[in-house]
Amino acid sequence: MSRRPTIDDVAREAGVARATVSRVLNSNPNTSQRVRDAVLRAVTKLDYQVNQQARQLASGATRLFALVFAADADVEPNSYYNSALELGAMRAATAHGYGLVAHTVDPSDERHRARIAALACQTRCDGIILTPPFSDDRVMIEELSQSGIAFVLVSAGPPTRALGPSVGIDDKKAGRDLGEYLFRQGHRRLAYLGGPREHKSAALRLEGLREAMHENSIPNDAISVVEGNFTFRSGTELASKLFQADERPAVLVCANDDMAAGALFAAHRLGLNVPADISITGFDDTPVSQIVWPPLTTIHQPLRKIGASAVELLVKACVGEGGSIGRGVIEQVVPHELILRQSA
Amino acid sequence: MSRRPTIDDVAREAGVARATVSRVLNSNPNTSQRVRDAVLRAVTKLDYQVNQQARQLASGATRLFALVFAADADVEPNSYYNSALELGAMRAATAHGYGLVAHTVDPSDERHRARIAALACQTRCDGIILTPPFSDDRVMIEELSQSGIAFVLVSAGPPTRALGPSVGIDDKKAGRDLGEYLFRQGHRRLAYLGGPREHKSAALRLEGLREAMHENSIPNDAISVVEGNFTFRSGTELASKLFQADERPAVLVCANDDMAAGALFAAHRLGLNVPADISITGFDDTPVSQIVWPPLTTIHQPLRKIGASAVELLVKACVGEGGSIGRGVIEQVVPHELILRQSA
DNA sequence: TTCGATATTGGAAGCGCTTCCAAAACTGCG
DNA sequence: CGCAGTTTTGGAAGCGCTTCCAATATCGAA
Repeated sequence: MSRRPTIDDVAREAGVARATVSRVLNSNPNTSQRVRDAVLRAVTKLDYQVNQQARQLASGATRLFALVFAADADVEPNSYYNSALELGAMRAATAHGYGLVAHTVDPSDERHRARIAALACQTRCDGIILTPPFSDDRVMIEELSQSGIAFVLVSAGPPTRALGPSVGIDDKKAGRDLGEYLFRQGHRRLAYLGGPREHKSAALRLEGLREAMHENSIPNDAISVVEGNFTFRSGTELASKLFQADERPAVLVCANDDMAAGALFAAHRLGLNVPADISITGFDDTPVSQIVWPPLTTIHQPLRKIGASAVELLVKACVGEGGSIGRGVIEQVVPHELILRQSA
Repeated sequence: MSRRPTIDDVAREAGVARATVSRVLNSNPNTSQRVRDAVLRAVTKLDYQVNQQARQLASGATRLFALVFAADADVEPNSYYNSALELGAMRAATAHGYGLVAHTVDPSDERHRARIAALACQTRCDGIILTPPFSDDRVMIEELSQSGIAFVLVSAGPPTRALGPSVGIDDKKAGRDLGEYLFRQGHRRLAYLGGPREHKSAALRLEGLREAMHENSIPNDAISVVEGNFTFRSGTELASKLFQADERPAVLVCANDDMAAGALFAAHRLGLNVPADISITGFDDTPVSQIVWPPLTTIHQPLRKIGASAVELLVKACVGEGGSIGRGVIEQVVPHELILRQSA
């Protein structure tokens, strides 16, 4: 219960000035090897840990990043998608000596833009990671950009990708990969259960799917498109309708695993056999895709890695603030993978 | 991009001293209504927000809580169980003006106790929320207790509940409720897929189950017990074995939903019909239980509420530090609920 | 009206750190 | 050996807040 050692204790122990200790701890190049060793020895001996609060106060930097998720009201707990992203980001942040705070914002709330802008100031973070659909909100991103705060976009569409550093898979290519596989199986009629309109990456997947159709000389009207909201529930409801329509598609391609799980549920309820009567595919390869029966054929997104990359881009942006890197538009594309399981 | 207003700006605007503004902001009783109004007006006018870093540095309190989860290596992303707990805790923390940082610690790591102890110091939080299996670790909790840091236990067993404030359901009663329902259905032979040995609450559920057996005059050996680790995978593997044993049980009671989902998966793979050939029950009522087919009969735990309560107990412990409340052993029991679905 | 007790207020000293600036210690070269 | 140029170091001023202590205002009772 004794008081924690402060920088002054270390300075005394090492026989140098407080400023010198600070320099060593912040790896300032202007320090001699001799002093560096002495300080480090003192740090070890006293088991000294810098007080982040004090450091932040003095330096003005918070060493904190905010991760912004969409949460439509509080109906759903964090989906696995968010959890995985957060986990990856959290680890990377810790590794770089940053903290990460997750915030959920309701995109249907009128003031969601103000909310996010406030994050930048109120919580005083050094950077923001924006996930869909916020990463597709051109207006908001331009505002953020103006305000000078560092940010990174996750899974953003092309329009906003041009506005700042971003990480994500090649959604169009993923859609095409999936389509090609399905058409090779001989499927011809399909339905796409997509995301809300503002969600660009889901739309890109559809574009890819269409490209694959085109390449396989499948007519444009062989696909019907429905707009979901990424929840299990919307999957169940919309799929039910599709399955009971006059002409049932051979495959239902869903824009995420949760909706695919919902569709699967609907199929079971209607007594349809998957994949004999209908094939269903998911997207993301979250644990959900292996929990359901039959397990989902899906596209793997390296979500943990995406989260980690986002943090790393942010770190780079913060460090390179004075330099030339800060403003550059880095577009990092991580690889996806088609995962074949039993549902298609 | 202009500098944020500081407490001195507010003081100047309100025509009072800095200390007075501080008092008003911290609702110190020794302030006159007149001054209070003036300060509040100035705050609104300037859109002032206290700088938490500075406040923390000056007051010594971090206004931060740590939430400790178990994560066996990094095989699994956060389960829904953790997410729900975190969400509830996060909201409550925000509401009380606290921040919440989640930490994952690997319980199989030799040094996990040291890790958690370090959290208290390094991240300088005002309190720690311990989830299973850490909330059942008597030694560690006693150490924490010694060190004087505030903590709250989530879903702890009786031995450690006596050591400090805790929140959770009545696990034994939940087990009994479940058992009574199953026996009323006429089931007689069952298996229990529990948690690792150190996980007390899973053991309590089994105790409850046994009580129900006793009350229904079912012999003690009508139940076989297997030790899982709460993952989908362990559910699949252990259930496979059970299902292929000579005498298949009529019901498989699982200590959480993920394992039940795994068991369901195993049943499907073996061509068993659920619940005709075998009934399966879960525990927790996480979204998983509705995603699988058939949806799981399970016990609902109000996880968000538990998370929120944990934070509230911690707030109380921090505030009442000087008073008499701090050291009291509060044992908060929240209600559970038997959820009937198709799997049993 | 006056005085002591009490409720408010202001002043100032830090909390533990970073960073600017100037002082000190080197360096090499004429 | 001396000097300008370059590192390396120490001193000190804050960062924005809380909180102790002393000063002032307010009040009721003598």
